Amino acid sequence: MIVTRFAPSPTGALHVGGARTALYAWAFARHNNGKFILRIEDTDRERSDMSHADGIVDALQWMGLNWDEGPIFQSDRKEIYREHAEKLVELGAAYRCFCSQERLEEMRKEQTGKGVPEGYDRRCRNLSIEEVELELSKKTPHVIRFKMPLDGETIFRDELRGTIAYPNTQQDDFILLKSDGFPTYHLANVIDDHLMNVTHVMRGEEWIPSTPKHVRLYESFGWEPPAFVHLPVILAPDGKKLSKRHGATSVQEYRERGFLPTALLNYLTLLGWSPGDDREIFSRDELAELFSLERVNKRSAVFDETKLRWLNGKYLMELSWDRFEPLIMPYVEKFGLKDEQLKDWGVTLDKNEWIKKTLELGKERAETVIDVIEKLRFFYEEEIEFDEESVKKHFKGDDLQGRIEVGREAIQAANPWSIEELEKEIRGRADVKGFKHPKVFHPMRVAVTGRQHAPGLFTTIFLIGRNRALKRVEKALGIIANTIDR
RNA sequence: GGCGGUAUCGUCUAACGGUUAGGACGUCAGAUUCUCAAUCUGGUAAUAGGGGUUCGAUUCCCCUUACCGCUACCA
Repeated sequence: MIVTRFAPSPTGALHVGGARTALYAWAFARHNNGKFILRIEDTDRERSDMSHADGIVDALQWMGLNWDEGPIFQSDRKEIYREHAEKLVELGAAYRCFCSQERLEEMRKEQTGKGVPEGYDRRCRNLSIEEVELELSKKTPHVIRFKMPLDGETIFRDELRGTIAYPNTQQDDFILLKSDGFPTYHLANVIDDHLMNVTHVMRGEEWIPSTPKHVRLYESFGWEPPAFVHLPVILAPDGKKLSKRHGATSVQEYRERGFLPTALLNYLTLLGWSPGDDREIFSRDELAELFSLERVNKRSAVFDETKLRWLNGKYLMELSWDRFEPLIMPYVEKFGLKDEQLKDWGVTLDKNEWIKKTLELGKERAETVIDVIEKLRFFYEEEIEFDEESVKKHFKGDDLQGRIEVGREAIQAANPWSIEELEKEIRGRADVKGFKHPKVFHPMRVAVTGRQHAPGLFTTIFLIGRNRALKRVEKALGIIANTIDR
């Protein structure tokens, strides 16, 4: 059975790069009817934070990446790692190192000064039994280091890149067990992947250089190493590693900014994998069905928010009201609308119905959930502000006041208050006065919404409500009169 | 510096030795339309450079260049 895992360390929010790694590991497991494990690698006591672990779990759930086992916390398994490290010492594959942090620092300083390659100088590698006993009896803090072969090379196969070889001289005697008794990534990762029967280690390509360490560890334990799949990283538009200064980097942030999990997941899917044909839109299940390692790219991809926005807009448009409502209502509630208020505005619809109608107009036009509200503020606010550019563009030309008055009269006359009546009245009155329709529509739109871009004029006026629409038109006429006086 | 990885339009990618190098986002025109959005049509734009191998290289090999990663008692 295929077994994959996602093994984040809880030192921050779930990064989109991590999310993609998780997505591919998930998809690979699902495609093969395998198992997907979530393991939290919290062996760094300094930097690990439970709230981050919660956030990561949350973000994965939000994206719908369900796991079959976990979350497993490595901090709960401390004893397992210690035992294994001790076993390697007994086997002669590892040794205790009593070098202090200070000595290591000094050593490193000397190495950089001389320009020689950095790395542990293996001083404790050949300590006699007596020397070890002595330090142990003095309770000198110590770590357990792995004995890397002093020559030769370590070769492994990466499923994406083929054979990769590293000279062993390149690897130093890395630490397995820290002096606080916690394992390093290398130790814990190898032990867990073996104990959990992980068949495919899928992780970021930054792990390529330490894979020889892991291969040697498997060998020392007498274990069969898993298949390694090193996924390329995700870059910012400037080609650098995606970081805070490039804007949003975490799944949580995209969620807060109004992106849909379906869209983010779809976008991340495309960032490094393709189905082979021209399809670009995938649901989670379709991805699980189609995903294969052969079609994963080796090249690091740039995260392009423009395309994500496009995808999000597409998903948003197709989102049913039932699913959209809970996402958008928190924003709507901030306006604290009251039934009487709507009545005062001249809105003839029931509040819930009215909200739904307005939001659906926005949903078709927006790219993110937050955009929806931004595009519709004039429906929810008592007063509007007139956008300068829009005013400049449309509050001009011959008989501007006359054209707007046509609109005002139509609003007053429409009976019953309906979209159809409004259209009939406005068009009819414009014809009588000999105004070309757009010459009336455009300034009217600015007058009632404050903007040059909005949903269809008649629908918009209808939803704004007769009273509020009239008030806005009066205000616009006032502004125009004022401008002309000057 | 050492070691390793990667290299097709601005971006994401397709083409598993033979294509007018395809698609998508973006962008630019145009159609439609009361604006926006949506939709449709058309245009724009790429094989990093140099050597091989081959009848033939985007594709295979080598070198150069560029970019990225690793070089912690971090993962």
